[in-house]
Amino acid sequence: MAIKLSLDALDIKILKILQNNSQHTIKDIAEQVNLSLSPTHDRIKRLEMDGFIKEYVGILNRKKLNLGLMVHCQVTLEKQNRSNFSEFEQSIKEFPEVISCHLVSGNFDYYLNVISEDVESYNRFYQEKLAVLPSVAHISSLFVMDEIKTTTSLPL
Amino acid sequence: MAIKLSLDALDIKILKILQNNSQHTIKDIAEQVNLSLSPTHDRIKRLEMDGFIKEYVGILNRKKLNLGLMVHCQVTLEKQNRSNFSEFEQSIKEFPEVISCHLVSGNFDYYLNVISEDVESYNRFYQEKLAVLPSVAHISSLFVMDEIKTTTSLPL
DNA sequence: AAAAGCCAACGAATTAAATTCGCTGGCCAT
DNA sequence: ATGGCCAGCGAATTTAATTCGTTGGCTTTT
Repeated sequence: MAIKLSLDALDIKILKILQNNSQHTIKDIAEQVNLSLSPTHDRIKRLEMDGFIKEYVGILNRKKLNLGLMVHCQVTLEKQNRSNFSEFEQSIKEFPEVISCHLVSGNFDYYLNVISEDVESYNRFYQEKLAVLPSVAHISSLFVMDEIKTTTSLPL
Repeated sequence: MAIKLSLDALDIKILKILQNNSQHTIKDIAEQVNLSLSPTHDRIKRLEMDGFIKEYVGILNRKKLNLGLMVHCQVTLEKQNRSNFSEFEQSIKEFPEVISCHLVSGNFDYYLNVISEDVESYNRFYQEKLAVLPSVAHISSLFVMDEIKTTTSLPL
């Protein structure tokens, strides 16, 4: 199965379907894209193999799971040397509380999204795990008061 | 099937598995939690019905799909009245480019995550869709230079 | 322009997984 | 102690995924 360089309209349609609900049967999808089962199946497998689809996951309801607090952290590192950065990034990757971390342009270095049960639990994470990282110079925490929109669907 | 109020250790184990990879077969999961097929199946269905699992989705590779740019937007609204807020939120929900939007504490009101092909495409979104919303007073854009970590898995 | 080769789609057959259902044993409450 | 309830179980059934050999159209080559 060779890597296909460009996706056609049907591939995009399939990706749109799967990124919104990966539980559709191939039969369902086949009907929606007007193909029969086997080419639809082949296309999906190819999209997976070629890495257009990274993974399939279940999205959990954090509020029902007692994870009611989301905090944004703006982190500034000591600027002296670059090795600080990879050391920091390595630690972040290992913290399950951090669900996203981006290196950004602007007045600070990293933007994190942190999930916690409540303020105390967040404070524990902050004091014991984040603030103690050797390269961290400054952290601002912004508390999420309302989650207006959250999606994993890309604009295709 | 009645709603179960508290989850036991096996339920949590199942959720952990499914939030990382929803393509495991029930047989797989049953083995990992040391149950047979049917109670495992029942538990999964119950977790879905009770809303602990919100949905199953495919996660796409945005870079391979020519969506190489992510931007964080800090948005401040005119503070005069509250109706601005729901008007703004309604518009945001309809923009596919915005993959997340949070009302936050701090110096501004909303924090957005926006996905675009490139800087020009982002600028078009900014000029034509975001900046023109009537209630918007100020927007700062921070460009994501590196995506260190992105996960949909909650810390269970 | 004709022939050859290639690719995507197809349908039927097979394999694998999900789902259903009636049964059993342990536990809690009366 | 006993009755009822709940969770787990295994077998049977249904549904879906996967495989594979075939076909037809398109492009490339001579």
